[in-house]
Amino acid sequence: MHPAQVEQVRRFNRLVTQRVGALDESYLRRGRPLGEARLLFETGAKGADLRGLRDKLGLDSGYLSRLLRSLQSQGLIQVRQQRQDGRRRRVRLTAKGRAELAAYDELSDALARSVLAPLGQAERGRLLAAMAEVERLLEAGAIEIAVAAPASADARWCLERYFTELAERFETGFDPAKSNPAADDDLTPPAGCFVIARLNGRPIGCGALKLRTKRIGEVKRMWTAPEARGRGVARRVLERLETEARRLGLKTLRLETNRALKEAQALYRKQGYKEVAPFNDEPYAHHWFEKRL
Amino acid sequence: MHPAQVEQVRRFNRLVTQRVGALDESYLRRGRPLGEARLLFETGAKGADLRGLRDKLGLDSGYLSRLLRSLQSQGLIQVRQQRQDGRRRRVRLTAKGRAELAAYDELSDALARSVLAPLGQAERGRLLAAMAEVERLLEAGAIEIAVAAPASADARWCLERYFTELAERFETGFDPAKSNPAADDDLTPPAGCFVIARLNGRPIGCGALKLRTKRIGEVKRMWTAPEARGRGVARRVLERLETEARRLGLKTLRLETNRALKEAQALYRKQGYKEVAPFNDEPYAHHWFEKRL
DNA sequence: GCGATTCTCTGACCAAAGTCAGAGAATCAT
DNA sequence: ATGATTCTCTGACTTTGGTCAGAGAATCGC
Repeated sequence: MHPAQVEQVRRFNRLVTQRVGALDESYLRRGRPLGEARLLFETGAKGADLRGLRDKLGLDSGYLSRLLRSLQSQGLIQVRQQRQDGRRRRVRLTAKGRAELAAYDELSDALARSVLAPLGQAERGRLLAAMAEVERLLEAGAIEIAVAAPASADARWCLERYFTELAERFETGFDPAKSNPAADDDLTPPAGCFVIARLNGRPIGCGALKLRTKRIGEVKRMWTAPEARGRGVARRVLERLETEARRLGLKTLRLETNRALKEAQALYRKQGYKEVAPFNDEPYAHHWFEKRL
Repeated sequence: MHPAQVEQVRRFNRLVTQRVGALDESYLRRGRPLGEARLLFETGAKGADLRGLRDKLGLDSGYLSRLLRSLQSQGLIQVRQQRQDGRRRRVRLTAKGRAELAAYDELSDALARSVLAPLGQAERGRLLAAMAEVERLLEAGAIEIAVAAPASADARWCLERYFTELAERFETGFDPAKSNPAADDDLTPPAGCFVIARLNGRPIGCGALKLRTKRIGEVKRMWTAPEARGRGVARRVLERLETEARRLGLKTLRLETNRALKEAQALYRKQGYKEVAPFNDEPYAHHWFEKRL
């Protein structure tokens, strides 16, 4: 990683903690200790149960208890036993509490507006676009790639969306029955494997590996959810499949793809796959690729 | 301001305080109270005097004194009287203190690298570009526009760079002596005014207003430092000049510009200036504009 | 030289944030 | 039914961060 790149990230961190963080701490508390303000905010209009609040804010139970007592004595919240489980308790905002929350919301809005205020229309658009981009790419850090059973609910969900998308994008439509099959068993160790990418626990992409011989494997079912594209999900899934392939002792990976899937082809080429002559009769394929591991 | 824009800024603030801010607070302190860590960091390899530290970190003198005592007892710093002024004191890092500072530096680097690690080359480039853009545009909030004397050091500095740039960009070069003059007196109230844009106290742009008659003014000397472009500096300078013009009772503003200055022309048009027939014989001008206030 | 000012230090406070060890009530597992 | 577990509360305690009022030394303005 280039030092100048690291320096840019550090500069960004510095600026942003100064400009955003500092304001957050001083402006956004309305004369209340930060702990209470955060608690009020996290409780929200819908209320919450204590257990959830403790986990989310990482508070000691004793500390939370005292914070709640304080907010209660200010008339902002009510704490009540839950019906189903008498040990648990729920917090709910009173009318006064909701008014207070609305005030926080308004402050937060004002803060956001103050960022946009000195800018002209064009610059605002650029700032917002850049913020969205930073957001998307920072989120990539929270993406996890994991091996999963192809019969699991998450895998099914991915495959369903994958097939739906193929049907929409292929000129000829797509019928899984006519395509070369890849049964669950073929995608389960030791015959192969299935990999899922998750963002905050929700599946956003997948990929699979199927052994053809002891030395040759096939990559299949590569898919990224449209809302998660542009974050390198597919690349990371593919890299993970290659790692698994090496672990299984494979020497060569093959894959085929449809001409409608331009991004996929670009990815394969960038990752070192070379186009080769057709090695199977997959009816939906137009391009065949191969990579020596 | 559109609610969706405000929401985007708020989402960004939330994400960034979580991902950057939280790490900053927990990772980056090496088991030391935040106050001590900040102090160590601010002291830096070169050392600093107490007065400066208090101003920069906004600390109470008693509090600072105690923090220093603590760092001193850990063997990280030395505090010594200054020669010139016996009241003042300087802090310097010991060898151990410098090692500690280097460790902080390394941590900070590691943090930055962890942001880039999950990304591929192309995405890294996009993230860094977006970060730089956010940085530039957030900085716009710190830009201040102020009226100043055209003879002041800051004004002279701007004008010098302005003339140098004109000489480079005009096909014919530029000689101030051949251009229509605007003496200091003409740009000083009540005959006109001179406006400077500053970022963190350093001049980054300027503009001037010169009265032609009681109702007609001329905008002159519009310039933005190259390193500060794309943040709406010129627009804000121009808006300020228009405000001053209205205060002086002017009804019409005029300006002329050279064909090499494309961005300037785009700005004038966007701010409501209409191209008109030449109203003077400025030898370097190709376009003449006018706006009714 | 002298009073005003500047700079740092000390001691006495304070609030916020957080930790720890029980205790009491409710629920779960068997 | 009962012992283990879960959830919350209470009281005692600590650390961090910070304020305030003075005191003492050095320097400045004249």
